[in-house]
Amino acid sequence: MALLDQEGADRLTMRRLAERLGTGSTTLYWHVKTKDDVLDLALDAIFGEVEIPRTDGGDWREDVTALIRGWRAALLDHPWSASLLGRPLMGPNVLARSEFLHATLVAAGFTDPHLTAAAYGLSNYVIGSALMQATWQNGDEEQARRAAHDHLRAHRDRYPTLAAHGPLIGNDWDTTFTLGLTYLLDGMKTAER
Amino acid sequence: MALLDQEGADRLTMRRLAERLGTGSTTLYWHVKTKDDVLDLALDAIFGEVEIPRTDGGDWREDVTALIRGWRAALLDHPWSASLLGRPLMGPNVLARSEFLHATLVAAGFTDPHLTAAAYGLSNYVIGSALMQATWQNGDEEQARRAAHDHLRAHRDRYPTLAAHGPLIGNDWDTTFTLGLTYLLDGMKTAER
DNA sequence: ACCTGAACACCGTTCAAGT
DNA sequence: ACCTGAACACCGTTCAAGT
Repeated sequence: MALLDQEGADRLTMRRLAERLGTGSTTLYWHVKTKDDVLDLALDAIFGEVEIPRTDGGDWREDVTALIRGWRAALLDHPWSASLLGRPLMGPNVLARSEFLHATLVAAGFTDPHLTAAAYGLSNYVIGSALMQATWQNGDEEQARRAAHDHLRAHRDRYPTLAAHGPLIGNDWDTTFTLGLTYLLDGMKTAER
Repeated sequence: MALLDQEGADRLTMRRLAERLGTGSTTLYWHVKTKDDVLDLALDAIFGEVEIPRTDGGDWREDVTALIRGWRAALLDHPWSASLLGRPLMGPNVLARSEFLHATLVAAGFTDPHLTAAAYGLSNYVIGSALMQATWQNGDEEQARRAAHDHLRAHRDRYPTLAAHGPLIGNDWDTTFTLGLTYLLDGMKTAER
């Protein structure tokens, strides 16, 4: 995790990881099967940082919101996670939080197909959002953002709306995320039992 | 694209690509700056397959739905795209469709911050959904899905809700996606001018 | 039970040299 | 303007051998 946080996913190498641990790279293969296993472990560790709301049997919407916000915060705290989200999330930490999400929705009266749609909708939204923000917000991408900005302005004839109201320009990621989550939850209300 | 479609992102190599084109790998660097450029070009090409709705000035919701569905279909047609979505999408095809999305929302009366939130919300949702589905649905992941299924059943004490109603089990991806999109659009109605 | 070194089969990319 | 070959600095992973 330290290596990933400091240098990003590209620079995580079995050799570099081993060096940081004071061994040879081949030693790692006694403890781990492949590099993918290392990435799966690191990714699941992120979700361990997400606090599971202590539900007082109260508002399901409040509980779900807290979980999803924590989920997002954890992903953004470790931006390298964005490039790894395209793999099955099956670690104990992910599953525990996924269980909470499903249980909360069930308790709120959701039944299939709305149960599945709500759970997936929330997960997909938070993953997509974290992916998008991590892509554009992070350090080395500062220049990419500026270049994108300039590119839109330069071709404002082709992309008038994007150049004018376009994203990336004065985007407040937090309120954008919150509003989108509100839409989703408002829309789900209809499906609530 | 042919190479990616047939063998996936992992197996796209400058050497293998060159072989397919009947040249040496180093020749490619005359036409392209880095491998990342190749991936960016391939990814943008996907979006070129998405038809931009011919808006008759009618229902914005209908137009947006058509675009997002096309977006999703294109991504799922090329599942290797899932692992590449964590990079800036700035090709002409993406931008043209993004411009349409924003313009449609503006015409519908959306203003900031709702305009940005709606556009991002829709994009993030479709990207997250395609990522999730491609992760679980695809060929070689058949066994991963079965293993995940078995794992949940085996630990049904820890994950009772997931084991019972859990995803991956009898999930109809299309209706799950459609329902989630409905929630989002319903929720956005409030923000409409 | 755990660690090591040598080795294999690859990578992306550069660069001088060719036509 | 475009292509080639040799070369550099890496990769993930295996496996016999050590302690």
